[in-house]
Amino acid sequence: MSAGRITIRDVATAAGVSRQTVSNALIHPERLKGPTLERVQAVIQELGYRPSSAAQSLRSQRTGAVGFELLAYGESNRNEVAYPFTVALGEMAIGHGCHLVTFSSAGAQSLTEGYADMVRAQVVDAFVIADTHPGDPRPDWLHQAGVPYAAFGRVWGRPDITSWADVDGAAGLADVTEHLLAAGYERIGYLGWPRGSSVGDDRRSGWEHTLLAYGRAPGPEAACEQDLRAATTAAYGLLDEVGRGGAIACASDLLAVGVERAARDRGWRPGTDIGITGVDDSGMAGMFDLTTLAQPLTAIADYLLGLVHKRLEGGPAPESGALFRPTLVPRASSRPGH
Amino acid sequence: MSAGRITIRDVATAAGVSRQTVSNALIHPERLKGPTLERVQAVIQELGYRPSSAAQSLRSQRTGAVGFELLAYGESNRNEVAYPFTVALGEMAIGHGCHLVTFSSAGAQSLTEGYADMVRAQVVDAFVIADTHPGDPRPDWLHQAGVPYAAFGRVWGRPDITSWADVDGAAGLADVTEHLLAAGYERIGYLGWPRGSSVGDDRRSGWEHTLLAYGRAPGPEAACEQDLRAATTAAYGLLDEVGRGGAIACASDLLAVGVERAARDRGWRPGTDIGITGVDDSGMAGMFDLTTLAQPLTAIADYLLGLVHKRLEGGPAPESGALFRPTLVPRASSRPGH
DNA sequence: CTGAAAGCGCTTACAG
DNA sequence: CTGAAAGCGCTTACAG
Repeated sequence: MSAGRITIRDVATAAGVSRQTVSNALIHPERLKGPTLERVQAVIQELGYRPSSAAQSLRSQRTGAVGFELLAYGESNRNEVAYPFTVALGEMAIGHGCHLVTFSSAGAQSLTEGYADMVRAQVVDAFVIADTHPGDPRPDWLHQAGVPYAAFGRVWGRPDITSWADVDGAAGLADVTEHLLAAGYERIGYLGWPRGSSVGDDRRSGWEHTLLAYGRAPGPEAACEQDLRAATTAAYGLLDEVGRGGAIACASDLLAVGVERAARDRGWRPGTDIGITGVDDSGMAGMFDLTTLAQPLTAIADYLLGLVHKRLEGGPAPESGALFRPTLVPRASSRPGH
Repeated sequence: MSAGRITIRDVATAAGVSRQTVSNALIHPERLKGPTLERVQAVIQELGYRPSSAAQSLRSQRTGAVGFELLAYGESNRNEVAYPFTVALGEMAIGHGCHLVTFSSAGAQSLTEGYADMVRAQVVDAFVIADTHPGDPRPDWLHQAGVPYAAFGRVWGRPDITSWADVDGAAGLADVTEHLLAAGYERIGYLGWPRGSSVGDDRRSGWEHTLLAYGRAPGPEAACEQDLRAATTAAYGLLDEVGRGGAIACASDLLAVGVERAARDRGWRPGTDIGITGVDDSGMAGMFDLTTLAQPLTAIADYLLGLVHKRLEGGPAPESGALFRPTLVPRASSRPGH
């Protein structure tokens, strides 16, 4: 516990071997004979030795760190996914033997300046980026700079770039729709965003196709912005159309809260009189007891970190991007007769 | 842009000086004569040179990195503050010339294992910790291990430890109460948490003392858990007591949403018929157009980073912990006749 | 399977 | 005010 760092030299002396044998025990254990390995490992354990990451980085020209830009959102529903994803990245990093260096580009001249800085100062080997969007300059920049990276979110407009993972919104909404069908709700409507948003269109298609697959005409639907007032207003009309005993699948938890409000206003109880579902498993969904779809953030973080790790080892890019199915979180708002 | 890292050697050659002169230009610019300094700086700029942080760390035995543990919350209202705080830390880190290494202790044997690991591997010089609570083992451990740190949140039960910053909840609620008074609401009630939580008691005192200071008897109050249903139920009674034209200051945004619901249920319009305020400026407050108190996260992050930096330089501990006043964010829910 | 050499890119003393 | 030396703690070749 007292200071005076323990170095590889101390371990070597204590174990009666040379320094590189200790190094080998750590990095290439297969190069040592069983007994030697065990002895060295025992000493490492006993002394609580941990190689200095600075020395390792300098020598190996690898930092073992992955950079992740923290985006400053105005929209809070983003925070609700951003934080858990950051935590997931931190949790998975341990298993991949790397550290997470988070940074902000606020105040930077360009959107990629922060990235360039970390690369030049060699503080990270690679990046995970989130919230890719059409026109995002980061994938191109990283690609050209030859810096390994993986993205949470499709890399728009670049079908040649496959190092990404995303949530399968269509599959998620298919699960939601089947769940609502199985629960016995009659008409199943949809409240989404205006057409043209890829994420929104993707989610909506899951609802539509499932209904079609079950021989139902896709019920009533409405679209509004991601705003509580707008959602509440839109919900009034939809509620009339689906009627009591029906359900409304929403593109987001916020929209679902709007539907819940509108239902309450007319005295309909969520679950009992009207089924309501959201997407994201944000805090609001829990507070309002709303059925929702949880994003598989841990699996995605793990996959992404595995991807950059492979690229670092010189492995090939994956054949295609990866889609992860969200998990249905059933709550009272989709429980009939609750 | 092409590879082949630029080292201090390249800069030295190009500038016609020795390597340590380049180093001095970066670290001790006052040691160089004006013209030499300018020439070296010009070359650094031109070549885009950035010292390798690995080499710097190894030599100086300083990583220039600050560790920050990402706590995995179940409670989502925590996420809403945790993420912006993490972002604030990232933003402020630039100005302090350090990097933020975020990590998770999930799956660790003990609550301090993650910290011990990062210290032994020398990946960080210091830590910022958040969410300190009575019985928290981290301050003690860090203290004993001699690792500099600063806490967001008081260090409970250790008046001798002063490296912390916290939000001044009492001052915040005093501002809220004055705001409500100035807006002309008659009776000003309070919806808080059961007594005994230091944060809750602190906030409540701001409301009580302000009312007293204005010669008003502290109005009706109620307490409930941090739960929407409980808040809504508690709000019904409070609403009766304060009456139309009154206001209810709440200990959190969630409780405020409960009040808003209860008010809506009886047809009272927030702002017009009843004043409502929350605390935290979470996403919900924005969605429900609720007046709230924004935490001064950027100022706190900056202060905390400054603190660890000073400790690293061997400076003294501050005289006492620092309290930061939150900022009132006025919205429709406290605007009479809105 | 194990060990002596060289060096990653800096900075911290110390001479000049 | 500037420069030649030494070394931070490792790992990567390469001998033995």
